[in-house]
Amino acid sequence: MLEENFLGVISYFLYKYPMNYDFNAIEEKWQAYWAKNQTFKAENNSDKEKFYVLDMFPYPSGAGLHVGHPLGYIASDIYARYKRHKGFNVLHPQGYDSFGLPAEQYAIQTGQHPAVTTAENIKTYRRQLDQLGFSFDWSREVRTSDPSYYKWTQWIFIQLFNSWYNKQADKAEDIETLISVFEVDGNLKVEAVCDDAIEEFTAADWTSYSDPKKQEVLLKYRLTYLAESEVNWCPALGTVLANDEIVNGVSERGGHPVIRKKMTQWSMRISAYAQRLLDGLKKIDWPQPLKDSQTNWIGKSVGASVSFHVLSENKTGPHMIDVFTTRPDTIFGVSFMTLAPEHDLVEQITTKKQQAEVAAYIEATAKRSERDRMADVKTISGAFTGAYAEHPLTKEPIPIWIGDYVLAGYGTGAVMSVPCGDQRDYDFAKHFNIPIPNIFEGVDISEEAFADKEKAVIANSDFLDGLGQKEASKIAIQTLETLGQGEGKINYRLRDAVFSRQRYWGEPFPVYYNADAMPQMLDEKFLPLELPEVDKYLPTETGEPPLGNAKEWHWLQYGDEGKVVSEDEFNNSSPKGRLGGALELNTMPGWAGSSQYFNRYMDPTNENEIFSQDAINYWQDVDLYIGGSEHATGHLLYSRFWQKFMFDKGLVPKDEFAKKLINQGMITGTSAFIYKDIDSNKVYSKGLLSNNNVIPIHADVSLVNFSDELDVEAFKKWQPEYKNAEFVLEDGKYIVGREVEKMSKSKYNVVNPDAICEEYGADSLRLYEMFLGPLEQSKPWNTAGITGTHSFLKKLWRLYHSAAESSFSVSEEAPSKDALKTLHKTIKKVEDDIENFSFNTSVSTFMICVNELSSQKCISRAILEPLALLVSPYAPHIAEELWIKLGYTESISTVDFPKFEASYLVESNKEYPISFNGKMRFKLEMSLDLSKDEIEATVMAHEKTKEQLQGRTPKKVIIVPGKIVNIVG
RNA sequence: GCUCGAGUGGUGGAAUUGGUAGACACGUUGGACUUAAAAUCCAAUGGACAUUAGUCCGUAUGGGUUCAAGUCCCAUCUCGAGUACCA
Repeated sequence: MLEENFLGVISYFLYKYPMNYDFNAIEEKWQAYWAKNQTFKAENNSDKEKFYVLDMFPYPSGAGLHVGHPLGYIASDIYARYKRHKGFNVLHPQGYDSFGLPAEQYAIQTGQHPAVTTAENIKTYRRQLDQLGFSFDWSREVRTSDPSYYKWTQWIFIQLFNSWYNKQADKAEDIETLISVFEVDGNLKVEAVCDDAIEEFTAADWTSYSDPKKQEVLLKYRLTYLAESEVNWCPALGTVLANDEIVNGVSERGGHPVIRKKMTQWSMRISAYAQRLLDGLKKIDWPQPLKDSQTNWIGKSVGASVSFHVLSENKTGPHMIDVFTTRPDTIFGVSFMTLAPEHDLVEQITTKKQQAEVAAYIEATAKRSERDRMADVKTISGAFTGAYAEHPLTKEPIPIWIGDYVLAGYGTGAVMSVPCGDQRDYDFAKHFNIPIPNIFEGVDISEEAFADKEKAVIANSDFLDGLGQKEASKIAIQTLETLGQGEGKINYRLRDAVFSRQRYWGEPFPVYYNADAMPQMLDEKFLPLELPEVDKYLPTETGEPPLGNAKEWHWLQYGDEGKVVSEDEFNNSSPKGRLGGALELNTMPGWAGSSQYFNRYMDPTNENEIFSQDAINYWQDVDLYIGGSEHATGHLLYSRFWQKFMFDKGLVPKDEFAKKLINQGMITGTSAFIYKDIDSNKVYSKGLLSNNNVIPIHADVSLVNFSDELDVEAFKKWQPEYKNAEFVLEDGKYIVGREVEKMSKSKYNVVNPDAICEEYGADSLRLYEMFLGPLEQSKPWNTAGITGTHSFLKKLWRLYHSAAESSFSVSEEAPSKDALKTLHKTIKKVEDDIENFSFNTSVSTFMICVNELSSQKCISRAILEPLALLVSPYAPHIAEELWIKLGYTESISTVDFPKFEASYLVESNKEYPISFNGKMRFKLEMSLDLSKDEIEATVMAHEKTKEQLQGRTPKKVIIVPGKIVNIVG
């Protein structure tokens, strides 16, 4: 009985909806097919030309993907699929940036090992990515938290440690070459990017040095080095905080006080590459705003360094203050000097009388975080040291102040203050009643400083009088050089990058400390050094990083045998021939694992090398990289740095890793609001707000239909506190307010791709995300619109199916002229659009094409076959299904893209718009063969023209053949 | 403050070198089919006046160049992103 009824329903549906577009079944079928056949596996050997399309790999967060995340992946997938149709061997990999803070914080709260949560999250991500039909080569997947991967992150760290930057060769070189120079010449002739404070030594000195001393010296040259650097330290949390983790001087989480503290940290000498990082920007096709922000970040400024003698008892004393200035031309305007409160000399030069005041000031500024100092620009503060410096040219004494407007971390941490030419110096001078000499011709400085370089004419400056800024700077530098008190200098804002984090869930450093407390690299054959197990993921009671909790975290090695042991075991082992010691307790920062992953994809399972030379020489570099702009000065700068280092070492053939980069825009959410009356229990519909005092309250977007109507009952169920509220309706409906906001759980505007795939299919979602607008632009999500691309796919499906015969049906007959025209118009447009990354317009082109072919009743194979190919990069599942129905047995994915034939588009007539004074009034069809004169004659003879002119004689007739006619007069 | 980007119907957006503004969709309204709903199909849809033709206004605002400006130039306003005592 039941069965009979069921069959009845089925046959009714088959009758009513022949060969329905069953997207769920089709998509499932093809996703399984691609996985089983490894359709998108890329080979490292191929006669085809290579093309590398890369997405920024995701951090697998617990929340999974929302509809905003796949935008870039869809675009890159379309491009990758298109390139396969164009005959390229395409590398399109995906992986996970799986070290990171959220998993660690979750571990601190729950005790759950981060590796466990990470694995779970990756599973969710993989399922969500698969259901969208991406053509990733999953055989190349990488995970940064996987020891087989971070083995190579550690390996690169060791390479950096074993390198120094030779300025003469302008590249990184092996540290051994430096040692051999030291053995012959000492460091007198060495031009290296290294620590500023380096003592000079001869070859004889070098050979006399003890081993720890040698290592200490070398550490100042290495590309990754241990150094004291100032950090934001939170004693309560026992960790270093980044600037953006501090709000109003206290930690963002917990509200604990934060102090600035010097700590020994690993740093990366990225400053060595500052100029090359700037130069490289010229040869890569990256978005201009992104290049601008990298340029800005590197912050090159050209000027001079000037040395001032500190006076002691009116004579030049032993101390020198070096400053950097971009305005050496204003040297005669110096009326005081300002040091950062942290400057090394402050303590030594401060006079007895001023000691108390200076100490109090230093203490006060130390309490403020750097962020606070920067935020509070208006308050002027400082203290006089009591000391004076000698002006290098006038030999006049100039007072030395300290002030927190001078940053310890930029330049030399000291400035020569020229109050007439710099507003900050001016404000400081005014505040402390320091004289403001004017050294500019014809400029009033009674109210503010004069900082215009272009217009400056120097005066009151001895031999610089009457000169402009450029000329005066040149001469000032020359003069200072002859005195040995200055030289031309280029300064960069870019600072070396701190590479240590007091975290658990990151790459361990392959480093142990020997008995001399000098850092030693593990031999490469012992890599990877795996993360130890710990009981808890918090810092230790003594304030050490979480790895301090590990029971076994000492390195013990005899000859070729090495292992990680407990401290006790290490101490009880025989010292004879023993290497090892305590292992490094810090871990690497988030960007370590992402700085070379694009190269590792080329040869991801290689256990002997980071990648084979065959692989890198074939794939070379990334042809197209798509990802968010938030990585502009982080990942994208560090990756370029490591790539240049790898290039110097001869490991990669290109010194820029990505030729072209596109930043996809963010998809924002469209939040929904109900309006609750402040005084009563009433909730008003959007149209009824005018006279009521209401507050907007977020409603979950899933409770609102396409017409902004709220399902009131569902809402009451969702928020029971509104069970008894009175919803005041308009026209029987409750209409919500809408506002565009960032997609976020707390705003109840998150849309999940799973539900959309279920209801409309992945192909509909892919098309819709592209259809929303230009890839690089940020745009609001509105689920309502997806019915548009979904019904397009249904129309497309129907083109290949006959309603009458209930089946797939295409005709072998020759296509009509119109159909050919429609097809080739579409081929041209879609091809141009993909090449220009204008994916939104190709979706509308598909719609126009299908609308036209439908009204032409076109069922010709010669049209429908190429059409399936055109659609394939965008909606791959339906394209595969249609392809099989067209009689093929293999995947559509590498079939040649249809070829555009211009001859089908040639027209004989054109419908000319006829304008009068620039305004289009009517249209007139004319042959394209007509000459200008013939066109004019035809138009002027037309009765509508006469009607428009009403007897006037036109002054001028503009005719652009094939385009437009404009009659003036 | 500085740097960069953007302002077009009710909504997302289109307009490739200055040449028919609003393609393609969503939404809305009306209609067909249906017991009903869904789905599908048809028509209308920038504003105002007129509704037969048509006229005027209209791409943030105000100017300018041009036969012709969303597009080029100048000024202003608004929004977004990045960045900031950088000497």
